[in-house]
Amino acid sequence: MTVTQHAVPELEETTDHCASAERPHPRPDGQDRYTISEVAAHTGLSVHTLRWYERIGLMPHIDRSHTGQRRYRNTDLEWLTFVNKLRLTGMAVADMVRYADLVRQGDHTYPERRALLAATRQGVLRRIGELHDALTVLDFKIALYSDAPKAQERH
Amino acid sequence: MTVTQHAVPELEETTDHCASAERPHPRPDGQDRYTISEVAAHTGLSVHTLRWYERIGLMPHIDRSHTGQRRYRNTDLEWLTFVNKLRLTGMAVADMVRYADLVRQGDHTYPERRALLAATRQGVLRRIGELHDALTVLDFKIALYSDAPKAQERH
DNA sequence: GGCTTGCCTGGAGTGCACTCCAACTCTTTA
DNA sequence: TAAAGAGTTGGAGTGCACTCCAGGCAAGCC
Repeated sequence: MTVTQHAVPELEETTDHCASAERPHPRPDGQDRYTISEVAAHTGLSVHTLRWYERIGLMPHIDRSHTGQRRYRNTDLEWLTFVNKLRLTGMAVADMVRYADLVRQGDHTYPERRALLAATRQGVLRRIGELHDALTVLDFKIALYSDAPKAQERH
Repeated sequence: MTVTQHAVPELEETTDHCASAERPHPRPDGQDRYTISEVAAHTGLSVHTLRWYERIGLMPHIDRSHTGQRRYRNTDLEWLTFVNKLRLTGMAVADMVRYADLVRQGDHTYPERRALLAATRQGVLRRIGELHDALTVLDFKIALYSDAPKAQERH
């Protein structure tokens, strides 16, 4: 449960200027120039986190508008979706940066990328095992508390 | 932490220096007076963490030797084993402290303990789902890197 | 022109879960 | 008797992954 949370997706500006940016969902290639807050709404990451990801090298180069504002593309959205999956696996951010580096370096890094993902996969399997294990204990305890509310036991 | 030691001079010295501290495994009740480093070896937690757990109220009262050193019992080992399981579920330490509190308060807290564990259980199930999800993506990517080492794709 | 909104930056701050430190006591071994 | 080794404490430090802040810029609206 330590996966962090952030804000609610809530409906932001249903009040005034309704015809404005009310679309966290992808647009077809060619019209895909999302502001940072659109991307935040779409990915569930905060704008802080998006900028931080860029700073630490977890993002490819992001286009800018003529005033210097970020304009994300569909490929950036896809990358972030994948990053989110990696995050869910519990992969350390440093490892994700390493992976992003490998992607930047080109196709000859396929084996190393594959190895990185395979190691992550192993970790996920181990974690699932641990969780199943913990689940058994939880079920046992819960049954104790449910079935014998007056029984004598310790914790 | 001003509880200090009282009573319980008992037979502690029988287990102190007889066998060198090379026994991370439980002994029968009655001879169960483990030093902190024995408990660390048994549980996989560091001695720092064991003392910290005590400070924050995650442990019941731990007996002391006549010189003020901790002497853990089998029940303490069992509790730590359970705590480790809760840790594996991803439960926050603050919640574990809350649970420990409920245990201290007595049997009338059964319903709340049960609720806490049930919520944790839900979290574990959700987490397992996420991990399975991530596994699918990982397998897809790994297959890409394995089967088509020269294929044209992005990340 | 003034106000609001959204975005920009580098750097500082936060919360969690440890992890370590200095200075001490006590016991055992050389 | 001296040194080593394991334990004690309160408090400070660490690493991670964000999260926020101050100060500023650009655009839209009344």
